[in-house]
Amino acid sequence: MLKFQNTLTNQLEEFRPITEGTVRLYACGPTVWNLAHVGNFRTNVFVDVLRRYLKYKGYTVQHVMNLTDVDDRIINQAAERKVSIDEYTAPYIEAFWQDFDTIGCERPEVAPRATQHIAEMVEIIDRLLESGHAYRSDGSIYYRISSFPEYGKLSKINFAGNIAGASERVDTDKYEKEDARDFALWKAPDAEGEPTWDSKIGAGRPGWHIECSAMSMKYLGATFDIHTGGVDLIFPHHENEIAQSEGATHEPFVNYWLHSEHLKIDGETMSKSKGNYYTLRDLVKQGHTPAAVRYALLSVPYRKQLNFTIEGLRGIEKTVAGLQDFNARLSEARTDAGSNPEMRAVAARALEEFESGLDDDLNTSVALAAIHNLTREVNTALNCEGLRADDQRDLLELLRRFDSVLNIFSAPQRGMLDTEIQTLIDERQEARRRRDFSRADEIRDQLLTRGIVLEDTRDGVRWKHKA
RNA sequence: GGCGGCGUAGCCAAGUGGUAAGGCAGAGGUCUGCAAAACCUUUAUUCGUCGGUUCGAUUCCGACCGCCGCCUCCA
Repeated sequence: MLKFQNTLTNQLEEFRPITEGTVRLYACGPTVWNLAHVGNFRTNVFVDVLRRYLKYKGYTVQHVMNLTDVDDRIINQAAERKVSIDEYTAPYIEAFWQDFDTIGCERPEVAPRATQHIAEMVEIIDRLLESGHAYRSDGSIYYRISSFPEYGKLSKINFAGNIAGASERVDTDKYEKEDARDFALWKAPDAEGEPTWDSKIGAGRPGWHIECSAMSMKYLGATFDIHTGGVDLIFPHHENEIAQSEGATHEPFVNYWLHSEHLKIDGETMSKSKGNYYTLRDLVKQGHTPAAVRYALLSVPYRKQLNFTIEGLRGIEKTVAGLQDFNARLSEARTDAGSNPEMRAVAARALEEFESGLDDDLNTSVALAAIHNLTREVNTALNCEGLRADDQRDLLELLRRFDSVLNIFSAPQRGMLDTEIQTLIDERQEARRRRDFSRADEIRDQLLTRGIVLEDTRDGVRWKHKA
């Protein structure tokens, strides 16, 4: 039974979708003004494991992830370079999807962009104006928080006592608002040359929060099942989404709010100024495999802070290589017909632990431990020929099922020409038959310098790239 | 000032009212022509500190120490 820790209630709740068999999922995506960093990909990998596990459980998943392409930074950068928003964001969008694929995430069913949903945003703002949840001031439109008593229910923010210590940061806004807490739904055009959209509510551009209300409800309906994002988005972004959406529809917006915790880098917050800011591309350039980065990001449950270190990543590189080797070893093993009841029990236990781990609010640590325990026991069986053909088939199928969720077993592409390697391996085997070990070692060393590691097994020689 | 999270072996870490998953690193061993891989054994009498509740706490409660985050656009 799948359970989630819901941010809204702070309770572990059994998951029940609105429509049986279908899950409607909205994920807050990136602002496309920059290369996404590993922290961003922690959230992406978390959502990927979530959507894959929902599919594993038999649900049809309708997954929407927005790309924020209206933002002060984007507008300023585009203006500075004298290009349109689309021209400015296109390379970042392209890079984002490349990275998204690289780290093994399945693309969402719909990836809407803010600039293409202005009309939907205007529609909601118009309704909020009519119902008194919004008001005009100086050509801008603001959300009237006093009109929504439930404001704060997600972030549990308490306005009564919290402004004092942060007062110097509050309300430097140049516009007139009724209340310092109110936030912009629609911003009046200010500097000349800034992009504006004409609409029935006037000329201007949308505030940040309205896009997610508009796009999520357009594709998923007024009420949908799951909304995800990083913890930093709880306030104000998601709080404001609730106010906007529920204010406009008078229906509950989201049933389950799931937020992933941030990363630490070497025990510290990641930031550009500290210089501990990695993009996925940085890490791949340094020689780390995307599978290892993915493993690192999902190795700790999503609601826990995760300390990301290069040294740790090196260790994980070996862990992942071990899993991939195991996968290869299992598929290549020669087995006799029949089955071994002990292996069946081992497989059943691994499946049980894997699922009960993930059912418990996606505890990926437990799921991984189940896989490690399985590989150890199966490796033992392979060492002493305790594995039969039926077990082999069933275990390979089990690994495929596990990997349909975690996606860490598939080995990277092999670079060097296989035939070239195979020729050298054959020559070395011939030398070994002649007991010409110096020649055999020479070939092994030669391959090693080219990054190829050999393993002599009972069934022949296996090779792989050096980790 | 308000809200929240964390502190478990050398490192990364899961977890639970009943006596500590998993990974990396280390040591010894089996196997091997030698390796590699795999496997076995070993590495926390103990879970930040001090109290309390309990037959029993790492797990619940309180205090304290240390670290981290959010409080207007940062995943």
